Amino acid sequence: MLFGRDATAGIVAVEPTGDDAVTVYRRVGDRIEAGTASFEPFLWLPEPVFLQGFAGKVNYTELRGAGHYKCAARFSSWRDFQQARSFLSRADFLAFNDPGQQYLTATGRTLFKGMRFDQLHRLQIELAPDGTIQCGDNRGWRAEFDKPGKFVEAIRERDPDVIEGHDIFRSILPRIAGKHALKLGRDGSAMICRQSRVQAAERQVQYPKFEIHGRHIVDTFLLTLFYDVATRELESFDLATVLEYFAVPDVATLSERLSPSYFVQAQIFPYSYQDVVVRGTATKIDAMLLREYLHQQQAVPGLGESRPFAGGYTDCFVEGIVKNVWHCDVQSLYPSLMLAFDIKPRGDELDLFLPLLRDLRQFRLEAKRQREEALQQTFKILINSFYGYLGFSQAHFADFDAAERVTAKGRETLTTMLEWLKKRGARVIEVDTDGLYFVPPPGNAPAALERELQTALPAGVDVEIDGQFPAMFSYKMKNYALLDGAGKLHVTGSALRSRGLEKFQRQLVEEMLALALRGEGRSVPALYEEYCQKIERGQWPIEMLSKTETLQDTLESYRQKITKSARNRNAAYELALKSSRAYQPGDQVSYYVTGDGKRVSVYDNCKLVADFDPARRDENIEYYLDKLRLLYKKFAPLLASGQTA
DNA sequence: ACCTGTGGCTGATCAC
DNA sequence: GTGATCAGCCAC
Repeated sequence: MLFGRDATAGIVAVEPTGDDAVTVYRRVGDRIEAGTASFEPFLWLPEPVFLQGFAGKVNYTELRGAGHYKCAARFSSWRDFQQARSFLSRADFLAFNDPGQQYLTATGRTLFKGMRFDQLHRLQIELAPDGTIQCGDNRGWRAEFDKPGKFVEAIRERDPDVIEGHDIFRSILPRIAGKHALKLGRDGSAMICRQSRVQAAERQVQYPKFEIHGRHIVDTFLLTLFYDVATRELESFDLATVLEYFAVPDVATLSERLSPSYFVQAQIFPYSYQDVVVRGTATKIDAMLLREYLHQQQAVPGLGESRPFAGGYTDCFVEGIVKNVWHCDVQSLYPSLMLAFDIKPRGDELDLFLPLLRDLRQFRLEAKRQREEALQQTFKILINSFYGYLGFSQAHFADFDAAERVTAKGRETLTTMLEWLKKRGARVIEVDTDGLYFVPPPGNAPAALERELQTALPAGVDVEIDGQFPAMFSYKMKNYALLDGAGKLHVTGSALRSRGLEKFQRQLVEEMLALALRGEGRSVPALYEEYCQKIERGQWPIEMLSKTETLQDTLESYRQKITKSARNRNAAYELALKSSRAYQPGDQVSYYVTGDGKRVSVYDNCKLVADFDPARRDENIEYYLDKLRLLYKKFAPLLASGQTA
């Protein structure tokens, strides 16, 4: 079920051809074989009667069970399918827009079966500052072009499965293509383009989605964005910064680092490789479940009413510096609770959800044992997405009551742990969702404490004491710093290490924390003095003072909201509006504050970092000094040695 | 046409 | 000066 229901190997692309067929491209060694297969587009309906009066030919399959969509309707051409959709108009039905996804869903086929990642033919494009197109592929070929014409010829000649580049959608392809229709398709067709959007946590990025018949386009900028959701370590997403961060020489190796998990996902889900990258995990799980329900001819539930529900338990009991801190957590809390307490979606009549989750855990252990990193990582992502899926309003098997039961059990588990540790004489510092930090009671060995705490918890909910720290600075919920046994400092939380803070603030916080946790808190005032002087004397590079913000809204929507007083003015948007560049959601704006006096309104006293002139510095020294003062006032009292509030 | 969830902290702005 | 609100970022 996980990998579909058809073992056909080596499919690298599926594309609609004509009105009633698809071309299936298969890789056989170095060659590509193109075969035509007939294709019947389909959609789901509550009852066949919904299409009564529709002129085209329809084949109905009745689906078993109580689910809302009790009927699959198949059509003999894409045109009929489209007409059926117009016929149905606002009526209640469920359909995939993409013919490729329909074909993969209906046949149970997926891409790349039996292939290794290195067997994909991947070609990278970079654009030199002078506009030269630099290409290379994983077969050892390299070339440069100064015009699109020769470039197109070369791509067709090389015939790659995948075209990769950093910011290839927003930057490279628009610049190469200009107004030309580049005929890059495996069938000689032109590349097409439409506006699209991706979401990476709170960040939305608009991009022109290019599509090439028979090939996939993969953007390492987007891969980096998705990677950063978990780590949040990247300073910016431009190629130079990203290559340095991953310590790789070029886009090809960057892609080798970030792509393999998506390659595995393309073997699992009924999506093209290109789409598997940009779709969210819950959407992909939904597509997988729908595929299996169709295969077993089982009716599918409709979308339910969404509602808010309570999440994890978070608390903070101690502020300040604490010595000798242990961390204890429940491994895979939510998946464990779903399995231990049989929490599953109500509509899942085939009972796929929990057995699949159970298998995935087993598969992951096996993949780990075999050191199959991409596989292991993919299973981990999937396992962790099952809970989120329950609360996803667009999921057909969503169940908010079930999601609520999971989090309620989670809160209960953490409360049990908290009470147990307190009773045992531990001093609990902070709790967040699946784990807690505490000062152990005297004379306890971690292994023994872990074993005893385990006895207070239900079977299948496994605790682990997975960290011991000489010192911790606890600030507020989700905000703390740890000094580990090797002397390394770990800073967590937006109040302490947000990229929304100017670099001088982040750096001072980090340096103060390092001093305080290493028992050198008395040097903190001198450090502060040093920072004051550097600002007063204009000695920082402007990058230390500037702020970088990501535009979430379009400029148009920002302008409208301002007109309607629906939001406040903001420096980054004001600068973007003034600039000649066409800023889009997802773009970053770096700026610094100018003017006189500490209480200037930032949105009309700001300049782009790009417009800063080091020979005529104009940063607002009073403003930055005041920020520094407030930061010091906020943290210094909490960092005084011996402070354990 | 696109979309995994909730909880929490902070800075900037604005009304009072 | 204070509190409310919004947006942005982060933890899990």
